[in-house]
Amino acid sequence: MTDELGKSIFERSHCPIACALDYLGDKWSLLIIRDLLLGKKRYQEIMASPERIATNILADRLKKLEAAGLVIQQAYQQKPVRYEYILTKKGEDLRPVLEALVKWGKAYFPGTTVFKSHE
Amino acid sequence: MTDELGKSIFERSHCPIACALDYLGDKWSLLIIRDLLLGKKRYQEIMASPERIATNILADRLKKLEAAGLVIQQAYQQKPVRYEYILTKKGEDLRPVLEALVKWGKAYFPGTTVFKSHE
DNA sequence: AAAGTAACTTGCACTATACAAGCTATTATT
DNA sequence: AATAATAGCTTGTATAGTGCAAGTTACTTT
Repeated sequence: MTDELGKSIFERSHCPIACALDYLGDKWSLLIIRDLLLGKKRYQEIMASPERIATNILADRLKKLEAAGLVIQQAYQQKPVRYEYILTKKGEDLRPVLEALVKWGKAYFPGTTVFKSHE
Repeated sequence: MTDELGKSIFERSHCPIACALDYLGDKWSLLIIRDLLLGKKRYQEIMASPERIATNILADRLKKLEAAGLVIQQAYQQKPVRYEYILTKKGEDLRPVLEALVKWGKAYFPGTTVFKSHE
């Protein structure tokens, strides 16, 4: 099975977990998805999260998440053009994964709390 | 809040997802957990998985997972001493996270399948 | 005695991440 | 009119993580 560019979409194996981790297996991607699920939309809103993501990493991850079809860019103004980042259904559908992670994290890191959705 | 060595257990923030990703946010840790959940126990069994993890990475991750309290080593023979790796409850409790990831992966990478539990 | 096996470790090249600074186009302030 | 501020980046450099190959130790099997 190949994508439109002819390269296999099964980068490491035919396991759904391995394929998912090819896109999400790092310290930042799922935190960005978390922010977007919580209602954040703009670059500076994500930058303001307490984990202090470096700006080059955020720009890189947004590009990769867009290429992976989890996120789309939407201009909210021209002159100068500025973008909001919106989850696609594919991205939204990660909500149960994040919820399971939250449950586990709260059980084993007592004292942690999820931020409230901000709108 | 600090652990027994006095360093904060909240490495990046007080978010349960961020804390979880400090331990699991890479391309390999969750795949090792997957193997152990499927019933694999020994170094070579994990090495035999189709993703072809490099041996130095596997050794490193098993050490880190043990340090994080997700896995324990158990000798299954002496002379020479050989170990099996067993999930703790903390590790077992990641099952719902993996199940959610499998569901997502199967939906968006059609053609993927999870390996059967091998015992 | 030689080869094989399990569980690693070591060395080196390559890639990813972190931190700091700089850039571009525009709006707001003095 | 000049200066500062803001959003959304890019670039450069240093450190950390990953991948591949080979080597090590302590046995067991042929």
